[in-house]
Amino acid sequence: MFESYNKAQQAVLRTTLNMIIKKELQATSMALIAKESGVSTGNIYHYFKSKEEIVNELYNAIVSYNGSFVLQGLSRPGTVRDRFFGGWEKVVELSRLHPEGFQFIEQYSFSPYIREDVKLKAYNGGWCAPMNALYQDAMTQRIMKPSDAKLTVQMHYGALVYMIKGHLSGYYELTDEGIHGAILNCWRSVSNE
Amino acid sequence: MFESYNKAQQAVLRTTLNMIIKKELQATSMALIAKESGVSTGNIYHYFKSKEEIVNELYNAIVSYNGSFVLQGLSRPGTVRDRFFGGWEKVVELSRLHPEGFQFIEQYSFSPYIREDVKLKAYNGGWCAPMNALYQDAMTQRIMKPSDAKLTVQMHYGALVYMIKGHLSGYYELTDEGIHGAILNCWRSVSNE
Amino acid sequence: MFESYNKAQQAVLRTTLNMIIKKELQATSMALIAKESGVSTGNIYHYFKSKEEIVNELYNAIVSYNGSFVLQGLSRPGTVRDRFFGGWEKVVELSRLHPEGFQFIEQYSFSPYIREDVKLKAYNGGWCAPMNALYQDAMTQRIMKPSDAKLTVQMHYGALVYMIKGHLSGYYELTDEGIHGAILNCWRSVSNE
Amino acid sequence: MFESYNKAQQAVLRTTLNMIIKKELQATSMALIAKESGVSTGNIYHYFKSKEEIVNELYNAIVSYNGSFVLQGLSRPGTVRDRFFGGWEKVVELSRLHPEGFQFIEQYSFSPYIREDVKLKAYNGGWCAPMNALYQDAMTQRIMKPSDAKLTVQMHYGALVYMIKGHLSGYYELTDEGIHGAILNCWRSVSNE
DNA sequence: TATGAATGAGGTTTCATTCAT
DNA sequence: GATGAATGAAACCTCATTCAT
Repeated sequence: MFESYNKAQQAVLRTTLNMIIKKELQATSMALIAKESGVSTGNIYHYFKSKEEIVNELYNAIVSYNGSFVLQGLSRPGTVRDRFFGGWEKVVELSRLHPEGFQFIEQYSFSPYIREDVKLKAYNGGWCAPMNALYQDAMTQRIMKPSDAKLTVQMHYGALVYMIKGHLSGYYELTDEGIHGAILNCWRSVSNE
Repeated sequence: MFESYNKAQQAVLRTTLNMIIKKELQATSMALIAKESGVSTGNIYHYFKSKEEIVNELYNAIVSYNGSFVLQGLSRPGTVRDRFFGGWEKVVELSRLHPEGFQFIEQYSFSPYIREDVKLKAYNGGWCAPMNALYQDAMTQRIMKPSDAKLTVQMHYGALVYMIKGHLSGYYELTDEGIHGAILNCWRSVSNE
Repeated sequence: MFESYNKAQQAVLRTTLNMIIKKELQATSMALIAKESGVSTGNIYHYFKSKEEIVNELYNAIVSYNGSFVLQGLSRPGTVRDRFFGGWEKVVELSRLHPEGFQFIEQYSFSPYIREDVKLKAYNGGWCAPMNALYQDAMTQRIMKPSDAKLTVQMHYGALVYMIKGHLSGYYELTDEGIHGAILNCWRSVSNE
Repeated sequence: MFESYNKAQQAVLRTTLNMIIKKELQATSMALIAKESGVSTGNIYHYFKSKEEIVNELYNAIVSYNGSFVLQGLSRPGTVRDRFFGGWEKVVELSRLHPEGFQFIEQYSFSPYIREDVKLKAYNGGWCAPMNALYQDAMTQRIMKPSDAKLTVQMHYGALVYMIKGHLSGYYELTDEGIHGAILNCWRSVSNE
């Protein structure tokens, strides 16, 4: 997830992510990050300007990782429908492979702690833009019913996110068929098939 | 929103809510709350055991307020479909009347800062349980297709929440028809009509 | 020296002054000031915005105290010569009564650590302006030889300051006659007598 | 000013001098010195034992440079009066050619940060001792009125220093005649002419 | 020589909370 | 009830110095 960073940076980012998810930002002190990551405070500040920058960099790194991950599904060869399923399946897969990253993005994408420029870069560098493009194309080609593409993507994402959140909160179990059914539902609600 | 509290408590809760949304919990110190609310720190501690309790009480108060608000829609006389629309319309209306409350619940419903007992009480005291019951009944009566009621509610809520989040983030405008269309989509995806 | 401040502020200012003189600003940490003054760090920050403000306030307080002290001599009844001697005698007396204050002003009047606005206020609120006025008047009345008043005051002050510095450094002893002779020398170098 | 040092040492000393004058010792970190001077921290420690040693070496170098500079005036052929003028003129010239060096010595000659042995060496290696000797000789030869030679030198220096400080602070302009007049005043106040 | 990553003690400051009034 | 001065642990961050390369 943090391959482009050096060892110390990776340790810091990984540790910070885990601590924020487990204990919340407030309880995630620099002293603890240093201790858990094995990187001294001084050296942390050699690589990151401030605590805020660690968190923003974390956000950036995860969004970027998620972006390429989902893009694999979105660029799958085949029909629009195939790419649609490819994309959303990867989104759900992400939440199972990297639940901390998933939760982190959920918690901080609306937080004032993440700088606006980082959010903007995330929007463009993540999978959001390609997914929007897929919907827009499908609507132009009349494969999907005409509608606001961004709004529709947003709603489909919301439905899947809350499906996962409910699962992570222990409200119910999730099966592969359940997941497939959920994505299928999304497809049916917009496709002209 | 905080009618059941006295003046000082109301001022504290209202101030805390606004500050958390605008500046984030970390930057919301007791000294600032005291200054902004006009209630001295000493007196705040007369009414609240700790900072954590303020935030938990806030969560509790908002969930409870939201609960009765949405319940008005859910208990509307008429068919299951009427109550379905009544409920979700109120949910969306809430986000427009009280966006800070909406954002606060969104940000903190998965945060470890809110105690489990408060979350549990919220689940039962809010609109979640009645909404789940509506879906369950509808499925039993074959008005809705059989499925996991909780999961379905969760997904419909997610779809609407992200519709609103996208709007609040400035991705698109929201019209009354758009909102109605979104709820209608939810209905169609589950109803046997 | 710090009568206009409350007890805690007085303790902090007094402690800071002594520590800076004895150990130098770098070695004067807030923790040490707190410990020596008996005022907790938290409370120090209740009364002073920052460490820098303590030092600037200290500068301000001493200059102001010195100002009224020297003014007593400068406003002595009698001739211009009497007031001349009255003023400079008080300046020297200050350095013996409050050597720390004297040294502090010497060390910091040219330091970038003291803000420009504080220095400006000090110039106007201290004894410098009245002394300049005395010289200017004396020159206008032909009691002193015509010259740049400010420059002449500055040089007389320098001569006395270095006389004292040499003494404090242990180069020589200072007697009352020695001091009187030094001031007399200043007087003779400018007077028309 | 630092000819006897190698390139790296010169860069460090020069940078340190400028930074201390502009920003004050506290704000002059080794990291900044390294960055500004283009010498890495590791290499700085190759040439200097510690930060304290840099500053003490700086003090030493400037005093030594100033010493030879003023000595040129003091050893001028001619009468005692010629050497008197020669010496003080060089002192004033120094403050115009190297104002940072001048300010540095002023600020640190009474600071506990400079070690006593360095100050002692400075006293002997600088121009102070020769100037004292000139005064002492002149008094013995009855060219000057009898008095404490060290005290008199100290006061003359103080008068000139404050003349310059007032100028550097922007209180007034300094002309060549003004400077000459000031030194002449010093001469008249002690000579038997 | 020369570099700059790494260290960690210690610096300044904040902040939840208490307590005398 | 109400105030806000007082506390001190702990937060974030800096910095002189070391050390592997």
